[in-house]
Amino acid sequence: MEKSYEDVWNGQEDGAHMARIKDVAREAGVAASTVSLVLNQKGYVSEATRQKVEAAMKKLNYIPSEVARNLSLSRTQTIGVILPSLSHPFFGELAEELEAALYHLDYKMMICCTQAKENSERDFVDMLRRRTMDGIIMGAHSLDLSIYDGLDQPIIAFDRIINPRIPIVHCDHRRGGQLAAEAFLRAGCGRIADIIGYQGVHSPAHEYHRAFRTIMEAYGVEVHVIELPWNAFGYADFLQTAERLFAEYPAVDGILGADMVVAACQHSAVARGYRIPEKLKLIAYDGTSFTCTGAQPITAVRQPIRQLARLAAEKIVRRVKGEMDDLPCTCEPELIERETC
Amino acid sequence: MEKSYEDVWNGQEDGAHMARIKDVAREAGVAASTVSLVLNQKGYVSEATRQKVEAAMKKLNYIPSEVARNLSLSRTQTIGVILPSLSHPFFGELAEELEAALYHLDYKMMICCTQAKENSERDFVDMLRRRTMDGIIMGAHSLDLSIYDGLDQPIIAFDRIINPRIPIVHCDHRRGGQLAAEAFLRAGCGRIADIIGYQGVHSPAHEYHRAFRTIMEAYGVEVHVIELPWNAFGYADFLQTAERLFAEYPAVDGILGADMVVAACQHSAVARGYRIPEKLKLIAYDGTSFTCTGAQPITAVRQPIRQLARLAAEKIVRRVKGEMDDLPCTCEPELIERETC
DNA sequence: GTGAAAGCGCTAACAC
DNA sequence: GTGTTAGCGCTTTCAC
Repeated sequence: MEKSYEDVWNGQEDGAHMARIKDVAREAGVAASTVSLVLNQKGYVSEATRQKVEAAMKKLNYIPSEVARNLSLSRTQTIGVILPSLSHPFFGELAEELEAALYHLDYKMMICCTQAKENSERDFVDMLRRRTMDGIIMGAHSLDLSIYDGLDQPIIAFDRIINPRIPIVHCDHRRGGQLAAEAFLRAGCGRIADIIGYQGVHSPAHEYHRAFRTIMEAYGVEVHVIELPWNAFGYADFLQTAERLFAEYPAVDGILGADMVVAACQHSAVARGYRIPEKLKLIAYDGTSFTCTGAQPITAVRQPIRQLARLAAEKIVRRVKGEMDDLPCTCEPELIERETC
Repeated sequence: MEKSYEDVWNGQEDGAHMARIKDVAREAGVAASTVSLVLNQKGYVSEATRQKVEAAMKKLNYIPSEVARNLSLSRTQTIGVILPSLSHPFFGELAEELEAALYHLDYKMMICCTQAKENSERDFVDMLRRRTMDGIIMGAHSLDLSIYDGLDQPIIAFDRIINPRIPIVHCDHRRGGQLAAEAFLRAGCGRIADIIGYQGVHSPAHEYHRAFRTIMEAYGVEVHVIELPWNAFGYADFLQTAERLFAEYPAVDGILGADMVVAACQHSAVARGYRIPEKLKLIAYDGTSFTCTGAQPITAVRQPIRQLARLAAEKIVRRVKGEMDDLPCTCEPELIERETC
């Protein structure tokens, strides 16, 4: 359809200005405020005028401007989401679930990926100050948290510690560490490598390693710790780490770490002739689709991404609306037994 | 920092209203329009007044409202992006690159995932009508394209045929098909399975299969075609397809298809005892990170996602600005030889 | 029930 | 150079 009959009939050519609320009002022979009422289904409007207004709206092909409405209501119905990347499966899944959750709450999602873009996070937080969005869900791995100081707008952190005023939505990582520990213990592992994220990033996620090690050490199991560099998300980085691990610690019989590192270790291990799960057990933490997609699906502690996303969305929206937020901050992880432990 | 010294000093408590442009004007003893000028670095403002204005802005902790500015300029500086999902690696990577490209063009990205959300696409396109965003990049697998009829706002399609008025950014798929064909031919394959997407979705991507088959048939190679159901993106769906493939066509010695299906075939094949690449060759089309992350990295025809994203971003922005768009519509794919062919 | 008018916070002509 | 004025397109009190 090139151009609708009505558009042409009404002179809605490309250049012609779009109908505004006052055009509709004039056409229907009423005041703009009345049109607003029927538009928003508020107040009382007689059936007769409603009909007239609706006819006028249809005739002029009227579509209200969201921007004007937002200015008037001083809000935008959009939530900003700050994540390190989208290509990483964890953040991809998370972003998808956040978008869905926000959509159902009648909010739009604006995305900012911080990785590989200098200053983008600062710019984005500035947009919050400029009231381009109503609130932020922050889940990036920033080292400089000062940009969040003195912010009055609603903000919640996803698995990150930003400052004491900002609530954190996260999975019960202590329980996650416990699940992993119990699984390795059941499997009889005695020499474990624990691959941890960069410790300069403040995240509740570090807890699962702590909980894990506490338990393992209580059972007299040796745990060798390896720290990843900051913002290492590339598979190549992980392969290097894997190589380093096997070189330093060839007697390892169990590995715990995030999905992709563990997958890289699986790859390296097979190449070096380790038999999995007979001689080497693997548990991936996070449990994104990534772990069930290879030749040998990886046993994982799964973070309940959907629930976490819903919780975060619900929480930020409540805060934006000024409603009471008595929602919990955590969700429970789950052990998914597959072929590597 | 709980609250900045200045905030407190200026009474910028939570309840206190934020400074507006006229507050700054009053404080500086000038007109609002002058403040606007220094804000936007436009026109000529004497050094003295500039200083006064800047001091006033700092003192009142003034942050301009983006919404008011947008209403005034009737634009939003945001582009909507419609994709089936974000958890799929192709779309995750694409979204990430789009966001980066738009960021550098000074635009924000609003995301809509259509999969698993009835009507969300219609709602989203409606937002374009409501001028919530300035333009759209559409890359979803919709069957009902009528919602794009009669749209006057800028829109460009990503690897999708929507209607004749909407330009399409896509990879040169014919060339992609040719690259795959040549690789299989060099490897001496004679019985190929070609796994194609659902044909009800109109996409230039179908071209690579056509080009591929044309060449293969010219060389007398048998090609067995398998069609995927609509919106099959889950790995489980792909595993089923793989099983079906080997059951129906056990003599296969080469498989072509999108990344995840081919990965699923790899998995199935290994389980069934096919030796790759000796007895069975695999080529994945798309070449996302997914293909280089398993135990045996998959040879792939890679779509240049970053370039495609930059092109799409640049194109939509030019259209939004009313600039001439003489940019090309296509990018070249590349064969990445790895371990499966 | 409906309309007039003020306001949301900024930009842009056009005077001076 | 700077101020005045009139929008941008909607919502919302408050009379009538």
